[in-house]
Amino acid sequence: MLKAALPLNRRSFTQCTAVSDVGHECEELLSREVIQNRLEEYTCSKDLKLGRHLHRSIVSNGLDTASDLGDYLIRMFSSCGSLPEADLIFCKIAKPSLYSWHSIMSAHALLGDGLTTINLFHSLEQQGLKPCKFIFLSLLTALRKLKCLPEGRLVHSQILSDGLDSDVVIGSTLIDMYTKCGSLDEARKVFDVLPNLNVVSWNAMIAGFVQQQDDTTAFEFFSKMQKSGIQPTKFTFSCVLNACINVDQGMQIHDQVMLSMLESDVVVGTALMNMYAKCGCVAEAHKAFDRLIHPDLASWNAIIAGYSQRGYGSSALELFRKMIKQNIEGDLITFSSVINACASIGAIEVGRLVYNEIVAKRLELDVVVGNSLIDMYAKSGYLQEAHKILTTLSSRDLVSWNTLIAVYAQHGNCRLVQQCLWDMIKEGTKPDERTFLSILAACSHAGSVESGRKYFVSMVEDFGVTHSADHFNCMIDLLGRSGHLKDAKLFLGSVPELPSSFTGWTSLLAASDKYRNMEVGRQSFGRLSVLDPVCGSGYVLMSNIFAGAKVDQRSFETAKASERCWCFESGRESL
DNA sequence: GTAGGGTTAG
Repeated sequence: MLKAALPLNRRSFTQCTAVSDVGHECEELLSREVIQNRLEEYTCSKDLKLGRHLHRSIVSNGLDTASDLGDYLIRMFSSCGSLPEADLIFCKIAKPSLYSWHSIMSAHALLGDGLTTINLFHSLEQQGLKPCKFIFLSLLTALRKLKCLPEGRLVHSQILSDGLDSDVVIGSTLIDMYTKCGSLDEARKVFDVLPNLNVVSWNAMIAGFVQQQDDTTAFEFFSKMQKSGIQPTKFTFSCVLNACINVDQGMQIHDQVMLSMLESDVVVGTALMNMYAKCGCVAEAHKAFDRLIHPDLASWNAIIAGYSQRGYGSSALELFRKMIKQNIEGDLITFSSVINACASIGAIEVGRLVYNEIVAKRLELDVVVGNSLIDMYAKSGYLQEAHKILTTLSSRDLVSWNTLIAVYAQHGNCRLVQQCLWDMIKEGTKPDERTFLSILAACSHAGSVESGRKYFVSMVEDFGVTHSADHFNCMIDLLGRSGHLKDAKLFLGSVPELPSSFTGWTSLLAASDKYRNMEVGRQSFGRLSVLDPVCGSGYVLMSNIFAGAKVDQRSFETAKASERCWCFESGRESL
């Protein structure tokens, strides 16, 4: 924990001070005001080199122990991203003012993990200092980062007892803290009693609803805000664009963005790209990207991901090459999308190059990039390499296991599927509906009827995973393929009437063809004809069954007509 | 004080 430094001897500098005039060739006398102005300048320009130079001069003149210059130095180092140097300054300040405490707490809340901010708050109180509004703001920022809801509530009660709760900045920060900690109800309570709402309070609330995927309420608040006479800002737009559920809604927001002249703002523009890509309008997303004057890494990542996710792997790689040509370095987010694109188009060599780049840059492989690599290797048939990635990952998750299990299932390797299932359970990862879909598919491909039945029961009883229509269809496929046609039909009877039961009846018809079972075949064909009267594959399969039974085309036509009558008569009967 | 970018099936 940081401690305030003991009082040090320091020169008085009430008037003029000899300090090297950084950025200028000669050394001259600089007033305290000029030093402060220079430090502010470097804070804004984030010029660490010039800032350090000026700091050395301040130290050599023994001025770094004064609270006022120290505050400027802390802010400068914090703005330049150097937390250790900001810490050193704070430790050297003889008598830190509340403003000094705020500066260092804020630096830790923004750059650090937030824990030091909390520790600093306790030190401040232990020294008998009364926290002001700004101290609380830094503290709330740290608690938001750490998602410490109970501590956040304690700070809220302290704010209430200090009578600071009606302050709109404190109120907005409390709303933000509560939403980020997942308590939308408490955020709403703060919002409802704030005497003066401003656009930040509304934005914090809207962002909370978007984060909780309550798009309807997010739009309701967006509308209420405008009705109350408050104009949306770039923050508002970047939030609500995330809540758009269709392109019409997205285009309406886009119109408002244009009217507000915010189309070329890098964050709003990226949110627009993301919205269009999500709605399937990749060309529009690309137009939004082209409108950005200075796209940053997040913008590049959004457009690459947009193409990659919509199945345009080649375009995604093309943009990635363009980005490299412009000397923009990718990060793990870029790499995960690029690897995903490689997997979709089978560009395994490009994927390998990207992986080598990650290793060369000594970036620690995170779970998302790891999962993309597992998927790429698995899809390209390099199962051992896929497995190796999984074992080398420092943290694996459900997606890692599901990706590998799915590919083993596709290859019908029940032994490895089962091994993975045990390993994931041993690690404490609970299998989900996708895991069991792969497991049942593996059993189906391997013809392991009894294992399939066992897993079908176990998934609900032992793991609490609910059966979906896909699981039923998988069982029907498994039973049908192995000749258990009656059991397959029983399963079909228990499938809720979902469009996907079409898949089940097709599986059963295919199984009837395989096992030359005219009776079940006719029933399946009848049911399929009700679900889709022009189903081509149904006619082909039924035709095969008749052909196998040496029934000529004429008999088939007759049978087809009789099936239709039968369907109308018994369509609602349970088969 | 508030905002944008990444991974699993068929």
